[in-house]
Amino acid sequence: MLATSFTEENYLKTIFHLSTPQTVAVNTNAIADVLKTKAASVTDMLKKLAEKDFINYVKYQGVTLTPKGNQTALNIIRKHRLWEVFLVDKLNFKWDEVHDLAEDLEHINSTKLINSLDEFLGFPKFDPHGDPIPDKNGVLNEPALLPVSKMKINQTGIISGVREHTSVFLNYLEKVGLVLGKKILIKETIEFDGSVIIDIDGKAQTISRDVAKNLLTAV
Amino acid sequence: MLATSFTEENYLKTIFHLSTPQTVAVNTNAIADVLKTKAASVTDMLKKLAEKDFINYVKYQGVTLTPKGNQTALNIIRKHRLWEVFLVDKLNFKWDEVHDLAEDLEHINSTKLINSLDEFLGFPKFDPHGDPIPDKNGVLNEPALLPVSKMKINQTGIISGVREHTSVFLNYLEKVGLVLGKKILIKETIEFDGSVIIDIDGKAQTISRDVAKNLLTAV
DNA sequence: TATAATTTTTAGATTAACCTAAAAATTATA
DNA sequence: TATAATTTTTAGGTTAATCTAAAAATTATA
Ligand SMILES: [Mn+2]
Ligand SMILES: [Mn+2]
Ligand SMILES: [Mn+2]
Ligand SMILES: [Mn+2]
Repeated sequence: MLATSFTEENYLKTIFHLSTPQTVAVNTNAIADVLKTKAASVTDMLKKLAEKDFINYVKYQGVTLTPKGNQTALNIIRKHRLWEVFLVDKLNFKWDEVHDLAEDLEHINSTKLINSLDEFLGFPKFDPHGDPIPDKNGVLNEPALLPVSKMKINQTGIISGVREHTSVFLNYLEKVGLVLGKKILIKETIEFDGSVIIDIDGKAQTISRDVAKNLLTAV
Repeated sequence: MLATSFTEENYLKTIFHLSTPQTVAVNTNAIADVLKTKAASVTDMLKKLAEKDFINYVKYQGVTLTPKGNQTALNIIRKHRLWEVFLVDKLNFKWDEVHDLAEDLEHINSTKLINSLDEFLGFPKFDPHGDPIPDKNGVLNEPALLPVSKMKINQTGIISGVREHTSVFLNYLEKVGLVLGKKILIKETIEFDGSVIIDIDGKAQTISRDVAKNLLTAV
């Protein structure tokens, strides 16, 4: 009952990530998309997870996590993010190289290991992508960040997170100097294509709507 | 073809550990014993591993590793031992607490990760139990160690390894001060039960035949 | 609001890794 | 060296996680 397989853990994490305060319930197809599996397979797993009291599942109505499911998901996310910090801070990985490895490492189950790692890393509050790290009690402080696409002309902000973790996106950000902690100023937004001209390190830089939507700032 | 499952890796590692220079071939039952599975299951897997060219398998005659199987096993062992060093040196685990966790961590597959970890740890040559760590090319230097049970009266030696990795054994060794690096002298061997009286830190200590057989020294 | 489109579930298979029981081969022993 | 004991393999099933195709339910639209 308490044991969760690698696969079950990935489902719970995915349901967590697809749940937002606005979301009523997470859809079967959305889960299938993320996990690159088929809707029929998802339905099978949802029945199993509901049986084990990890999710609330009503046929055709989507799912929500139970408190137990939520805690389990938070624990996996804690492990994922702490391993990412380890890889970047201690093993000198780049921020675009750690996600896939953390997808595997997050399934290593040892409370002692993860709490020791947390201490070894100095109890970091954020991972290399600016995502907050749940503490050992599963408490997560999600800072209120604003996508660049929602910022106003002349508003300044500190780059503090990303919504995309792909290597190709993170590499691009690094190339144009849009790294965590950098201060930016909104100069102009182009209505035609949603691109944004920002001021970074005193010089103008145009970013596409796609980039602006996936780049988060603390304002 | 190149992908090896968690299970296949455990079989290859087990076959490696059961192979000694003297061994002609490893038996089905021996593998089943170590992996706590049934002989029929082992036979199934042996066919699969032979098909993938990891082992030489002749029905009823046991198995040997092919060069490819040997390299794969050495790589898993390299990972296992490096993770053990990490846990002890960096996360302050005791030497009796690391084996089971390393059994999981050894299946994380990333050459970059393991080589970075190796460097981070200062390219250790031995794990916390005195076992040698294969280098990145799979080269393993097995030092010639002597079990205490084979030492002669008045012979001295440095505790350098163990043949048993169970927590209960390692804890006992620690309790009586038989830790890696310690110098011992053989005072007397008791023919009746094979126990051995040794000199350690200037005082006499009796150890059983079982302990003497599982404790290795460099002489 | 009836029909069409979409989403979700069910039915029925497949695969990897395991199992028990029985058959076959090997090894030990009288 | 024939028979007994042991080891190993085969035969036939199970379970978790997946799949495709078809049926059922929900949602969108005319
Ligand atoms: Mn990640
Ligand atoms: Mn991250
Ligand atoms: Mn070990
Ligand atoms: Mn070891």
